[in-house]
Amino acid sequence: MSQDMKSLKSEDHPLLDESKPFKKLLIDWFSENAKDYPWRTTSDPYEILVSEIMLQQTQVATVLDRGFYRRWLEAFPDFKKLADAEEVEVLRQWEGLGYYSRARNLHKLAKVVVYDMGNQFPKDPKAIETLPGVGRYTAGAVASFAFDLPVPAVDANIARVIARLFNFQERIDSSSGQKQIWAWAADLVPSSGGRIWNSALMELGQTLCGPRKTLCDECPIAASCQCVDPLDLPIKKLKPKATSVDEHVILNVINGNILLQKETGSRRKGMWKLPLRDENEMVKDNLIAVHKYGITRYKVSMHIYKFEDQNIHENEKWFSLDEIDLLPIPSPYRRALRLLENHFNQ
DNA sequence: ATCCAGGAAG
DNA sequence: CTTCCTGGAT
Repeated sequence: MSQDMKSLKSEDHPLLDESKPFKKLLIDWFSENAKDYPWRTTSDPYEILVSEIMLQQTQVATVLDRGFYRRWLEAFPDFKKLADAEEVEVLRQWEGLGYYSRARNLHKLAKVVVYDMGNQFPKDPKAIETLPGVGRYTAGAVASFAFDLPVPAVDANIARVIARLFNFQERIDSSSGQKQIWAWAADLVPSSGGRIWNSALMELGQTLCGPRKTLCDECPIAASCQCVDPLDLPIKKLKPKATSVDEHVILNVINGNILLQKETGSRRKGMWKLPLRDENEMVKDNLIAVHKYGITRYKVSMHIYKFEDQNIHENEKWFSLDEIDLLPIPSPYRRALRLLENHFNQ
């Protein structure tokens, strides 16, 4: 039997043998230091699910300080209100958070819960995971936070904490690495109190056991931690370097109306942006600005040209300035529009 | 200016 | 294994 197979067995690991004092230390620390996030003071699966989807790939500060969570719950207080909302309004509420398929999937999910499940949100993590936009992590998070089930929910914080605790010297983003981390996470969850346990591990990763800063002196479970160089863990594949690309868009304003183009691809579908054009259609003298922004593995230089033309392409539409405020527009284009407002009246 | 962190789906 | 986005740290 290989070393890998052995470490998957919980009884073999010393950390798990003498797990009791270490678990209590972490839980006691958490009870003293827990932040009172709004999703921690509710057990409503809808409110918890919304927070988890928003927090996918997104910092707590963004979701809370910029009011996304509060505004969303005001606009869509429950599954039914969300299910019956217009997609354009759903995307508008999500604007600025990025990864807009999260919003479309959450919208879809609400329709499924309301109209296919009789407005009964499932409790079984496996059933939760079948919902659109919900993967293993989010399913575990909702099952443990809303229903207090003893299931693992490994987000990046918990993966980091576990990798360090067990001094895991393999990549955590390979399928075997994921398997090992999730197996340890499952071994660690106490049979009652899944909600507190997962919250505590997560909080530790957010506060004392960060990706680029560790406060091991203050860590309640430092004595049990197997890791030698915390900042070297977890090990992940390096990201490929960003490649530069140019895009050429037009500011086409006629009679105070501006032309915008709707995204039709499967991912940013439904978002509006400045119309794309071929570079060779553009006249250099009409270039009014170049904005740079990053998107996935690209560094984009957005070249904006003044371009008056009544002829429009497919999926393009004229909007008044007031209407623009109500449209879902990705952040780089929203920024560009704000900066270009003074060009609108010429 | 550049780098980095952060889940799900295709 | 790649694609989707953004804000904050460096």
